[in-house]
Amino acid sequence: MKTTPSHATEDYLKAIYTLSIDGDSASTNDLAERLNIAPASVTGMLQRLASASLPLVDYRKRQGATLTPAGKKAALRVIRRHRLLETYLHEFLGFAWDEVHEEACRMEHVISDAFEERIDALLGHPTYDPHGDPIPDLNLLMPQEASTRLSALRPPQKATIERVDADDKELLRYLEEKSLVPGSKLETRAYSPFDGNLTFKVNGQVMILGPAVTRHIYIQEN
Amino acid sequence: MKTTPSHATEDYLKAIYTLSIDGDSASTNDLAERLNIAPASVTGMLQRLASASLPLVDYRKRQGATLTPAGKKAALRVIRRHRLLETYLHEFLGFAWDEVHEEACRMEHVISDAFEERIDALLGHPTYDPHGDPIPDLNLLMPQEASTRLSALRPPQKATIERVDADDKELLRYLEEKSLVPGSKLETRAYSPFDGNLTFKVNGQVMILGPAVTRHIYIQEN
DNA sequence: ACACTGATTTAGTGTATCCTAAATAAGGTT
DNA sequence: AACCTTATTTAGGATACACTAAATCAGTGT
Ligand SMILES: [Mn+2]
Ligand SMILES: [Mn+2]
Ligand SMILES: [Mn+2]
Ligand SMILES: [Mn+2]
Repeated sequence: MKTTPSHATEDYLKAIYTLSIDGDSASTNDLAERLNIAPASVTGMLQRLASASLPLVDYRKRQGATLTPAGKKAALRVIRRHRLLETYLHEFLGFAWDEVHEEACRMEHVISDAFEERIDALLGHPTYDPHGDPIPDLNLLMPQEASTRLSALRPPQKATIERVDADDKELLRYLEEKSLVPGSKLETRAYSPFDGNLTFKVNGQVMILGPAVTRHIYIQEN
Repeated sequence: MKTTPSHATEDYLKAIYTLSIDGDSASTNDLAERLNIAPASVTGMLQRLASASLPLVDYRKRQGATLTPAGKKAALRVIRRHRLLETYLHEFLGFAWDEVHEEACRMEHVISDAFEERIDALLGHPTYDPHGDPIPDLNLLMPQEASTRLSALRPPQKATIERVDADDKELLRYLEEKSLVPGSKLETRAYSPFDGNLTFKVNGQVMILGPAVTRHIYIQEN
């Protein structure tokens, strides 16, 4: 009886997953914004998803949505495909790291298990995508995500960039140009209060950046 | 205002293209069978396609459908993507030639121009897909297709296999195992009337095969 | 208790595709 | 000319998603 979730459903699942990762449920409005869909439409979709024979979503009126175990599994499957695809597009097809998301977001709904396995093998079973987001393994076990933002770092702490969380392509290109990519090591030099500007050295370069930028960079202290 | 054709539309266009390649129009029933959709649904879809603001399909009641110039262009774009994908899946991802069709038929609707260009370049701008079907070039110019069937060959003619036309995966595997693939050279030895069995040598092997098989193999005499 | 605000849901629609059952048209047959 | 048979269209529905406008709810401050 198990029908494959539709493209739309899979995108909802991914969104609910990331928005409810902190424990509480994903709100209608947040989902609407994330998915670029009117809030009213989201309500309708959540109701439909929650009342399916084998519900993927747990929805309580005005409380938002969370994933059922089956929904979480389905979400992780899509996220795995998405991140593997991003990595593949980047490593094997020469897509820039600001270009991979859209392509992956379309392809993730149509590739077969065989395709997924092939690129996974070709890539050597990667653990992170180009943005540093962890890739769930075959058993859908999701590695821990870095959760400390560069904006929270204070001199004289040192850290390694683990992941970058940005949809904005301009921002992604900007960060890449400044070597603010996963793996780069940095040393903080100064912090200015009120504007939150952080002075730090990366790759031999010293730069001063505000929280509008540093907020999107997640690091591992070292 | 040009909206991208939907997945369904693209599949209709492909089907109409191949069914009307001989000059006359694609009938409702043939389309229904090809697309695995009820005839009544096909009628509805054709009516919709034909009455769009910029119609891709020319439809006359009870006469079947043909493509408008815009429709033909759109069809060729999809066919190009399909065949490039098949070739890519086969050459770079190790898919067998009986596995590539389904995957390509899903992916063809979602890949970007950039993706198409990348795999085209990586493959060295191939002219034929794994089944020997010609790949339209960037200007959507479709090379001539081989149109003589092996079943029409008579001893002592010699020929080279150009393309194989089969949906059946079993048949495809069978043909591959017998080296009946594009590029193979063969020499006819005998023909038996009534059952149409053809005796010929391929790859050092002599075999006798009936028209149920040889009908699907297209050759170039030499 | 009561009004204000922002979040969310309801109501009412629209589009794209598909389906089944019931006409109907076209062509050849008797 | 009336009759089959087969191809095709019409009628009537269903499902999945999305939208706008109009409620309604919840939390806050008064
Ligand atoms: Mn997606
Ligand atoms: Mn990513
Ligand atoms: Mn297709
Ligand atoms: Mn092919």
